[in-house]
Amino acid sequence: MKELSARQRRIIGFIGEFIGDRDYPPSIRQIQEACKISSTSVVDYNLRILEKLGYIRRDREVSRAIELLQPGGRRPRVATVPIIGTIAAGQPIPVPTADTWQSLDPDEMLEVPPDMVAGRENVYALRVKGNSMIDALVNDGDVVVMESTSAGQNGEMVAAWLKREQEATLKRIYREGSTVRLQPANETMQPILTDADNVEVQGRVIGAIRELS
Amino acid sequence: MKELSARQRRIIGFIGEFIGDRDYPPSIRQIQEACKISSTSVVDYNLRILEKLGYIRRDREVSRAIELLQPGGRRPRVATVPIIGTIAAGQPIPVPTADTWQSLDPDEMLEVPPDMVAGRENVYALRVKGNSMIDALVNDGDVVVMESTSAGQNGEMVAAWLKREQEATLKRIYREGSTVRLQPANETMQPILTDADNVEVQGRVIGAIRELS
DNA sequence: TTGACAACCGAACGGATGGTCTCTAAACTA
DNA sequence: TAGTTTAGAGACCATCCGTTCGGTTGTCAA
Repeated sequence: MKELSARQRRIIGFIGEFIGDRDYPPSIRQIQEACKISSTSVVDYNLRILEKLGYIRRDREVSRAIELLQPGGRRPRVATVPIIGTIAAGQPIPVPTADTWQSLDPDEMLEVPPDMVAGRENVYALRVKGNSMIDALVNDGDVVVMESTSAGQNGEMVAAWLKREQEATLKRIYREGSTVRLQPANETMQPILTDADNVEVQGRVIGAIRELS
Repeated sequence: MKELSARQRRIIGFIGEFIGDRDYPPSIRQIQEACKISSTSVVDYNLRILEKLGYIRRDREVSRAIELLQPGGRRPRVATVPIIGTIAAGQPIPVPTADTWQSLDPDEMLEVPPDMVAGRENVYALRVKGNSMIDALVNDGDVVVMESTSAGQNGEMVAAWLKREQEATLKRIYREGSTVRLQPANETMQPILTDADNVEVQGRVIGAIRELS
């Protein structure tokens, strides 16, 4: 695949910026002016190249008919996930119900990178309280994104409830016969070994997001 | 608030459908044809009403300059930041240039929660390599979102380059006279004390995102 | 009956816009 | 060295497109 010239990168950048700003694509002459090109024919020339390379799609003879494509094919969709509660060490992990699912108070919604959600369903988020989960590399105020499941494959990061200890924790899970090994993300720290009956998997962790002021 | 006429509802529906399909707004004549209106002036007449009622926004004298507004006011905005490189312990931290800024290879773009970016400019992202930054609660494969700055207020999490040690690190920064204290996010770990000349702040960390398979 | 008004229609104006043609100049190639 | 390709410049044109203007129809109240 050929490289893009500086001018072509500039054009794509401007189109994206323009659409982001005004919600409709720029005309050829607006591109010309913004990118300091002296002629519309040069813009047309470069747009043809960009179209051939799959960066944009054009409808001929139609004004402003420039569509910005993600060469991967995917349109940048927003994935919005509800934050249905908090997760803390000594507190049961909230599981999503039809009820919590419906309450979409916009303050409690979180937009996450779309590929984090991918094709999954039943994705929700929990805000982390306290710093008891520092061995999972999440701290007070972070948000963990979860997929609802009670299974949990070996090696996956899960939210688990330890019945005897009455404690919630985020660990990688490994089933070893009748016992379960819960391995912290920070590999310098020690795993927990307990029997399978004591562990209730409440969901699979598919991501974490930290926002600093 | 007045009710919309059937024709106006039809127009709005068509505009939405058109944009969803082609990613740019229709012209007045396309609306006319699709909604079986006999004159462009009628379309203009109705668009003016829709604009006054706040359903759309138009730029005058510009073709296809129709922006569909969500009557609620909130637009589900996506904030997209470029991943311009990697950050690792023994490797200089990439700083954004006009060049890296323009190259928006979509494979290297990341969508983040919009309020993370807020009003900031010059926001970029770095992929973390290696597990040397575990004391900042970020691990191999995580992505840190940065704001370009060379200042860094007391208490802020920054990406710093230690000149003597030739080492990159993520820490909270505290200036104490002529020395600088770099405090790990994990408060159980020890801070680094060094003199101010040895520290080069490369950017402010405004967020971190972890995606697990 | 009259007037006001909203909705609509048809045509035309003029600027905006995309496409194309010709010409240059530099880089590359045989 | 001559031919080819790539990138760009400037001018021109047919069409696209938003706007405007004059006119029509239907409704409703005075």
